[in-house]
Amino acid sequence: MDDLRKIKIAEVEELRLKGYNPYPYKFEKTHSNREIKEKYSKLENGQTVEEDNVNVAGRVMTIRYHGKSSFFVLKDSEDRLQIYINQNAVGKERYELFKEHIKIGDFVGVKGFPFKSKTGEVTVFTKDIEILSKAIRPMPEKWHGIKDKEIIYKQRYVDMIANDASIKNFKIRFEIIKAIREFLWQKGFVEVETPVLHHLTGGASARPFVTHLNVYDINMYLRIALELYLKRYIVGGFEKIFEIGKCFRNEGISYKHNPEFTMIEIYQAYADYNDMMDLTEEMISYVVKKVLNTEKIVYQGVEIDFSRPWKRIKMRDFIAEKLGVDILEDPEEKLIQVLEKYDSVPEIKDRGHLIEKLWDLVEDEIVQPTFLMDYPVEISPLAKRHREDPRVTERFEPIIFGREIGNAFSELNDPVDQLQRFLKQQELRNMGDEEAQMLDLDFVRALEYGMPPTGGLGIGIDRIAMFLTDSPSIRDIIPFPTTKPDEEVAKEYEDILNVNKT
RNA sequence: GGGCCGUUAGCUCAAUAGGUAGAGCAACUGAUUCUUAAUCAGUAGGCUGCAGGUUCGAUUCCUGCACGGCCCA
Repeated sequence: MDDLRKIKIAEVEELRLKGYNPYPYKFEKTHSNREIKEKYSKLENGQTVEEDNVNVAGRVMTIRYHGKSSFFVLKDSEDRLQIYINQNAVGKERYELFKEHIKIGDFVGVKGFPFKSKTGEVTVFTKDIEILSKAIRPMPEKWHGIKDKEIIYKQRYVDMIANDASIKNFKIRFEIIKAIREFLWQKGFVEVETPVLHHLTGGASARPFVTHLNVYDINMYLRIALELYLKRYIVGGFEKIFEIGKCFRNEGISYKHNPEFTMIEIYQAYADYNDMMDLTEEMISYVVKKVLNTEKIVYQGVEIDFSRPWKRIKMRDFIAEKLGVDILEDPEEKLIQVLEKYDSVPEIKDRGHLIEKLWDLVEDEIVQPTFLMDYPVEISPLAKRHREDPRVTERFEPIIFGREIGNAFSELNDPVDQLQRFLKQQELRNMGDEEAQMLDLDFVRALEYGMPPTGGLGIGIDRIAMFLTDSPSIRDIIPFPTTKPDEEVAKEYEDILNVNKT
């Protein structure tokens, strides 16, 4: 155990002996820091409002001592507020308490009245002060904050204490989710829930996490997508539904990928993928405007304009334009030739995988919000065949800054075709493609009871949050990203753990 | 999985053609009743990520490992 902690723990005991509770139960907070700042912003410099009693509370961030008077700064969930305290006003006993035992990092409650300092800062004049919680760890550096990524990700609470920008990013994230809910509720969608534990995974191409259900002694998977259960709702009679929830993919971690991430999926009966394109651009531009009060953002130095309408282009046309190859008509040998030039021939060389690789070569060239339409049937096992060309499906992905932010189709509701598609996926699995989808016979059976024509849409919430916060890494907008376990923390408590053993 | 970079005080960072580690903030002791990165004087704080190697001597050079970051698959 480290010395500073020992001293602080001793101080906590000392406070108790002196009759103060270092961890009291409650404080009657009447105003947030922001409310104080807004309400009293128009005071003249030096003007006081002694008749207004305000109770504020928060964490002490800095203290500026001046002998028998001091200024300090309280941080609450919204803002920072300056507090003034002097011995004449609070009495010697309270001022001694402040000077000796209220330190940076502690939570305090202040009762007083507002005034504006000579230099023009809205400040609360302390009439009474109490400790609300003693911190026994040193706070990070007050000016530079925390820069060590390991601390930032593994001890996010420290990052949030020190770096106001992190809190701001998380607030934007949660406002995005709130705006999506608002939008969909206004449109008459019902928010539903589906299981996280699945007997089979489906709805996406990804490796799942495996877990064990003791009571049935069976392995189960954490969901990789919401899709197949949401469609069961549509079979059952729901017409407009959505779910926002965590999905889990047991794959690499990168600036774009976290093993658990947040998806929204939306299903609308009697709609097709054209309707879903309209819904997507309407919803996303609504959210961007609601959260940032503009439709144009700058992401990593590039301006992105979310205003409607978004561009709509066919995958076949786009790849033909960029690579001079027709993904539907040209023989597979020609596709391979092109891929060889870029040294990215896939292991499994069927047309679907070849096309996917070709697309990977050019996706960076789409920057502004664009719907890339009509994916080949081989790589779209849950999408309905195109009404004009059965080699492709009525599927699109919204692309922004070269990244897929979602996936949508006219949902496949022909149970016989669906079973065939699943069997194709089985073949791929047998060929070693661990990401191919599992055969979900109960889902086929559900479709056999009849699912109305349906448009479906999934969007990665994390990716949207990255754009709206200008974050280069997904870890910057996931409050507690997946990390390796923190071995250091056990070392910090080694003494105590060893003492308890003996 | 491969390549490159990093790891020094609680935090943010210095340093050395190999010669026993410094600053600011935080902490501690004083001074200071309108400051705001307050100021001034002083004190304390380090197995330089871990384990080996080379050397009279390693924080510095070499190897391996751990953790992190960036790029690639």
